[in-house]
Amino acid sequence: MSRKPCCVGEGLKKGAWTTEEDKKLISYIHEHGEGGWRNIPQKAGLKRCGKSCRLRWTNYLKPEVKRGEFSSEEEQIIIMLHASHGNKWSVIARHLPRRTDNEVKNYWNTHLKKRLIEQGIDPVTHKPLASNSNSTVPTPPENLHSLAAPSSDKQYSRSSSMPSPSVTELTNNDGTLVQGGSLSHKKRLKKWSSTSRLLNKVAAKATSMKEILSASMEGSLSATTLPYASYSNEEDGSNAFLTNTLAEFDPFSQSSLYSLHEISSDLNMDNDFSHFFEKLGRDDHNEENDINVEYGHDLLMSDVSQEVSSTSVDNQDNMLGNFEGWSNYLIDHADFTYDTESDSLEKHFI
DNA sequence: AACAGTCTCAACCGCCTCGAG
DNA sequence: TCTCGAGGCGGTTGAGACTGT
Repeated sequence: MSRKPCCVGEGLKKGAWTTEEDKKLISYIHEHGEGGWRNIPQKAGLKRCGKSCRLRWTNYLKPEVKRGEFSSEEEQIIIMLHASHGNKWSVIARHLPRRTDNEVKNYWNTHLKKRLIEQGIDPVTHKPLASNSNSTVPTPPENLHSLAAPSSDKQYSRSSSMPSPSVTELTNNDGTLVQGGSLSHKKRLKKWSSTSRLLNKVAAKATSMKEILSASMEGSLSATTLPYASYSNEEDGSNAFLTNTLAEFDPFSQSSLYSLHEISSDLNMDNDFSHFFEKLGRDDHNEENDINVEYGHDLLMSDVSQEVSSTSVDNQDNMLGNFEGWSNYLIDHADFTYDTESDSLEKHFI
C-alpha cells in the first residue's frame, strides 16, 4: 500500500518563503506553540504544506537558530564527528549548539568536503586519497623519522594521515636540504620533532585503545590477555578499566594533563591544557570557541561513557570510530612550530 | 555591459522510525 | 499485531548570487 503524500492539495505554494509568510508562521507558533504541523498552514492562513512550515521554523525562524559563519572550532568538530559518524547530520548538529542539521550538511558539502579534498584527504574515509597521496601527503625523509622521541611507544605509521613537512619544502631537486622559506631548516627539524613526539604519543594511545576495544568486542578481554582485568566489570555494568584507560587517552583529562606536562616541559610550556590548546592556534580565543571545544571534548567522552559498557557491536564500532576521529583530529590539526630564536610556540591548527 | 559558468544554500522530496489506536 | 499519521532524516534540486571572460 503506498502512502499518501503529506503535501497534496491544490494551490499549495512552493519555493522561497516571503516575509509575510514568515510573520504569519512566527506569530502562530508564538501563540500556539510547535506541533500539529499538518494543521498549522490552515490555522495560520498559509498556503503551505505542514512539513514545509516545520522545516522553515526549525531551520530558520526558530529564535535559537544560529546563523552565519562557522568558527574554526565548529569546523573541527564537524570534521571530527564526520570521521566517526559519517553523514549523520542530525547527530553532528546535536553537538553544535544552535546549528541545524541542514546548515551543517550544506556547510560540509560546500566548504569542508572541498577543503579536505584539496588537502588530499578523502572526505568519506578521512584517509589520504590514494591517487595523490604521494604528492599531498609525502613521506618524510628518514632523518626526520629518526628525530622522533626515542621511546617504547609505537611510531606513527606513515601510511595513515600523519602530517609532515613537505619533501618539496625541505629538499632541492637533487635532494639537498632547502634553507629558504619562512622557517630555517633547524626550525623545521625542531618543529617536526616536537610534533612527532606529541603525535606518536597520541597515535600509540589510539592504537592501544583500538586493540583493547577490539579484544573486548571479540570477547577476548580477560585476565590472561590484560593485566588490568581486575578493574573490569563494575556492578553497574560499566567497565572501570576501559573507562579509566579511555579517560587517560582524553587529552583534556587530569591524567593526560600530566602526560602533556611531560611533552610540554620540552617545549617550555606549562601544564595547563587550555593554554596548550591556545598555543596550538586558538588566537581567536573567545567564549564561543571555548564552548565549542568543550562540546567536542564532552561528546567524545560522553560517547565513551555511554558505549563502553555496551555489548552492541554497532556501538563499539561507533566508539572505535570516535577514537579514530579524535586521533585523526589531533593528527590532522595539531601542527605547531617551535621557534628556537624566540623560544616560543607558534600556531597552527591547519 | 552581457553572457556563461560556478557556487551557495534554502527548500523540497521521499523514505524511515516511532507511537497511538 | 497491524495500520496510519506525525515528525525526522539525508539526498537532491534549483533560484539567485557571484565570478570570470
